[in-house]
Amino acid sequence: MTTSDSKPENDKTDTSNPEAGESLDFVRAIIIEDNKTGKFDQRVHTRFPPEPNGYLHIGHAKSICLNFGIGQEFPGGQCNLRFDDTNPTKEEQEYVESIQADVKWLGFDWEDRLYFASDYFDQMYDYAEQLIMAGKAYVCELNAEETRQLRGSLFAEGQDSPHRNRSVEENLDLFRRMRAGEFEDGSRVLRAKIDMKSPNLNMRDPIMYRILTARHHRTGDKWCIYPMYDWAHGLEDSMEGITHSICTLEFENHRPLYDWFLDALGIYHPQQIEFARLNLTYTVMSKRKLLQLVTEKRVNGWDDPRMPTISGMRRRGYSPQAIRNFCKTISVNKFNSTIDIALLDHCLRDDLNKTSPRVMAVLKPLKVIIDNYPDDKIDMLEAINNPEDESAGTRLVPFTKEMYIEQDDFMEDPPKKFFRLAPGREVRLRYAYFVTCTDVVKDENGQVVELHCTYDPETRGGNAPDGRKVKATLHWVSATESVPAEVRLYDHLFTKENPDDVGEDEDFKDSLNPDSLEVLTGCRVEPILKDARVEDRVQFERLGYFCVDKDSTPEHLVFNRTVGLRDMWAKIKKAANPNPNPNPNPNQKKNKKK
RNA sequence: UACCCGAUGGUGUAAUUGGUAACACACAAGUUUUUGGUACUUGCAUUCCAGGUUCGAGUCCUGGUCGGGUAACCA
Repeated sequence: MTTSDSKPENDKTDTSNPEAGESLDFVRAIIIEDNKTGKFDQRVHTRFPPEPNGYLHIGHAKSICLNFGIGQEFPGGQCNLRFDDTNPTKEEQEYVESIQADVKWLGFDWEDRLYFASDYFDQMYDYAEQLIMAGKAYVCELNAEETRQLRGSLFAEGQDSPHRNRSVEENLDLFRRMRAGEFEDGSRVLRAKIDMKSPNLNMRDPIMYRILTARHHRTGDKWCIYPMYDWAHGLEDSMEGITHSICTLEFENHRPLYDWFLDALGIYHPQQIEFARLNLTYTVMSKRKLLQLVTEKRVNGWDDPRMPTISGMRRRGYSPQAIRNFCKTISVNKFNSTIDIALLDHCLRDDLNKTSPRVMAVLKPLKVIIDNYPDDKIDMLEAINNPEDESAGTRLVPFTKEMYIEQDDFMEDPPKKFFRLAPGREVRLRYAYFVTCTDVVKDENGQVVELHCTYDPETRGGNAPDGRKVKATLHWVSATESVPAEVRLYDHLFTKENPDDVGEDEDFKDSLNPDSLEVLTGCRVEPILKDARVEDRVQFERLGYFCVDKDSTPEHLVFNRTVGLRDMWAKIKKAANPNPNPNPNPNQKKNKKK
């Protein structure tokens, strides 16, 4: 079994030298240009700055791979992990821990550079006083509503606050008293004095500090004023000596403000660069919406295998390598795009195919009795663990008189293109024998409940000495030697390609897929799986990639289907019979009361 | 009625200083096969539009069109 990746894997095998050719994304191109001109003295220092208010998702992985990737690719490059914890009302320690675990699991290392915005609160406060003394910030007593009014709109200029022209002394006094806790929440803010008529709303005297009587997860009750993002973020970057501050596109309009604060203070000035966030088909990617799915129990927690969270994907069976490869493939750009989830599946299969040991499991068992096989004989047959990796070796699989095969692998009245078992037909049981179906046993409802077969002892291992061929090879499991298991099958969480595309009275949750989870009990797996550990990944031959769920115990094995194998037969079936039973979703939508 | 950003196949990413539009996914067809897996082969776009500069434009210029972002005391 593959080792679970609970430890950080710092393989730098997939890193290339960005200065040595290949095609570059625009961010790396900028960095190389800056190194040429010596803008940052050849330093390359990035940071990944999550707010600890939720779990990381695949969109964050894109940012993590970008920032940490740059940190390890460039000579002397570094990347910090920094928690942007400036809003105590939303942030929690649980998230701080999960985020660190996820970044590590993805295979990245911040070494000793773990930082918190809250560690800089004192310095930020001093900078704020500096700005006040320079006449570039003032205390404003307008309430939130009034502030909004005077800010104007996209089409209308803003108007100056009546408190805009206080003296430096008065501002300093008021600001110090804000810090001292003399004022009520929301009664005053510190604002930068820029330009209420700027076409960029962010420049209309943005708020730097608000009064918030809230206990911070790290600073406790030390502060009752907290810095706003725009004020804080550039300072954090500056204090850490960041060279390239990479963020998402929606901060493009904030860059003039980022620059303004740093210039007004006259301190070290990193370069902000914006890139497009990731969108995936059949997926929602906002922390707010994911949180909603969790709190409303639409899924079973942040690490539900259907969630696009890193922890959900880990539990589902994704490998860090697959996610890194995916991020490399999608690259980074400045325009919005939606990636086909099939590309993620492909990157997943591509990695899992090379790394996952094969093993046989029967999800929907159909009993097969080999009539001419000795009653109590257990034949141990050699099976290849991974045809893609010779070093994975072989194992022995028990073969007995009573077997199980997959229900889907037998048809009493097969169509032309069905190659698998049927009455009178001979097929191969993988690594075992050729068997021929001689009899079909049905229950009172006409359901096939049992098959009788004969085997050819000459075909042990799976080859006929006379050279005869069979059209199909089936996976199987001994009825008596296999072990029971539960298997959870997953499908897209949403039925709509873009769940965010909703009409007036709709909600993104309307397109939640009612069949996104299917639990199969009574599955049977090879006995070797008794020793499997949580997060171990395997391929169930002919079915897909599976991993051991955290709910699994030696007495009750539980597997998650990470992703199915590509399935030609499913396509052929679909082509022959496009709509066997009408899609339940449209009907269900009609019946939906709203 | 503003400001900022963007536009290359169905999808996503490429294309040295302007010089044959490349790769991957998806889809389709085929070869190999003890996984209807993997691997391999083949097919699939004149680069949003209109002008212009040039021997030559996806790349440069002008004007449109379309898409995204921005009016939390969130980040």
